[in-house]
Amino acid sequence: MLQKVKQEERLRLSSESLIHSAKCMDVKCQTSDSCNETQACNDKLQPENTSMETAPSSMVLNGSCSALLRSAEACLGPANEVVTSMSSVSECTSSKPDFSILKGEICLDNLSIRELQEAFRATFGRQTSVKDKLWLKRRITMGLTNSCDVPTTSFVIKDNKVVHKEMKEEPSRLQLSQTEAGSMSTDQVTDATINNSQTLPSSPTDRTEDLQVSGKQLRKPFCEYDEKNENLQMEQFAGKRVRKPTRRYIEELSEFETRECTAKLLSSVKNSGHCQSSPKSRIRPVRDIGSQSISFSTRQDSLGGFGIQVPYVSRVRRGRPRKNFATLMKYHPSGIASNRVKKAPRIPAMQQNSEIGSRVRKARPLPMHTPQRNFVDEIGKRDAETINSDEEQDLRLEKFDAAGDNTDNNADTRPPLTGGVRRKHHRAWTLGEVLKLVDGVARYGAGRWSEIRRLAFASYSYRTSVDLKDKWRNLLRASLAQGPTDRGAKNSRKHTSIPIPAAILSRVRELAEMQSQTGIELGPSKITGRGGGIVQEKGSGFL
DNA sequence: CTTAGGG
DNA sequence: CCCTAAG
Repeated sequence: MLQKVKQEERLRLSSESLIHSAKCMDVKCQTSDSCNETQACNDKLQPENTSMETAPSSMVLNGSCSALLRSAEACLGPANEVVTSMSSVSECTSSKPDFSILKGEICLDNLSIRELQEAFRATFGRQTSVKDKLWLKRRITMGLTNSCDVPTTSFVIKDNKVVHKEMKEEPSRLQLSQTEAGSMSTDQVTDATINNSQTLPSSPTDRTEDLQVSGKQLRKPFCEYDEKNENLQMEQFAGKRVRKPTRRYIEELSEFETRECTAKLLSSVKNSGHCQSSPKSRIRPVRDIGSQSISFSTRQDSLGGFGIQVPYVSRVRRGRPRKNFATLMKYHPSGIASNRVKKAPRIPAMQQNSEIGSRVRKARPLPMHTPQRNFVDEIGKRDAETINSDEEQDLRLEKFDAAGDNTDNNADTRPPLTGGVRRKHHRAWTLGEVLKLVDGVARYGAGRWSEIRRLAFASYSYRTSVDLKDKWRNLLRASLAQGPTDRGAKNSRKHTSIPIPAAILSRVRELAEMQSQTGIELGPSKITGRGGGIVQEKGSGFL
């Protein structure tokens, strides 16, 4: 299984350029009416793309609405052959024999295994001996659509997207999506595509309707539909959480325009700053303001935009809005910044610091021509001081704790206080902390990080639950890596950090095993005595 | 806000 | 550590 996956991954990578080129052109075509850009893009891609790439180009280039629809119809036929598109486009010498099968729209359903294999080879430039029809179909589709979201049911590849067969029966919808695509910008298009292929299969009513329609009109009724449907559902529910492509991923698909945004971002940021004095923001804790105001800023940006159609998504700040926002507030004397600093006891101060750090980090790549730069520096200094005192407090605490807890070398983990390109304090985990963490996991079970944090890490104001989780993951990794064989008490690498005693690692491993194996699930409320007692497990169903 | 996971 | 989708 694993092998398979890996192989798939490799294949996917190998076809990267192909996909990319296709996508690029696809996008361009949809965004702009003029094909100049498309052509340019195409030209640019030509050198690096030789044989295989020709097909997708044709697919895209012939992407007029009607053509697509027509070819869509054609696919309904019993044809065991794939429909070759209208091929009104022959500029690209797209007559590679292998790819006749991949042109225009593709109905993999009707292909024999051999044909699928051929298609596979055409797509990935590799031979395959896989006989699994479904696998082939999905692989090819994934390759062509650059998406892992390929349903197990019937689908059709059109224009580099996965389209449900049934959907073709619904011209209105198709057209709608087409027109939308026309007016949408890159990110949105991508997004829509993804959603399309994702939400569609999971919507039962939709599918049923479609089925009815297609049942009448398709020559070959879907006898196996029920099975397929079940499979699909199985697929949906199987595994862990399913994540759709992150926003970042989507953003990265459209690297262009980022530049243009930069300047605007800065200016828009100012605007958002002015909204700060709203009563709400005063009352509410800083954290909450963030999300609101960020949407503010982006929206303002789009309203006051300079006419450059920048996709909404790509404008959204990458980081947590809160941080950015809080940081920005400081640029405005009228802001709450000063208040907050005063009021804030200790923890908030730290948060602030971290915010600074991250802000600096994020902002760095941006051109800082604006007068804001000065502010940045000032703030940087001021905060450096804050950090300093703050860290000393924590350090003391830490030492104390660690000392009481066990032998702890507790190297001064503070990085040199250089002008803060630093993000959150990087605090190396002390042995004491690790112990506490392990302990907490033993008590409350892995996964209940917030609880562990509250109860076992009460004295550490830093170390969020996420931190705990991360650390646990690392510990686990380490313990596993060190190997079940007990050797290697010293760790293999001459790490700069504290070598984690094998004892702890083995304990981690133990815990991990217990947690993953035993199905014991106790009431979430009670805390049983730890140590020799029964250890609470998290629901094993997760793993 | 919490968790889980990928980066 | 960070980031962010799912809950």
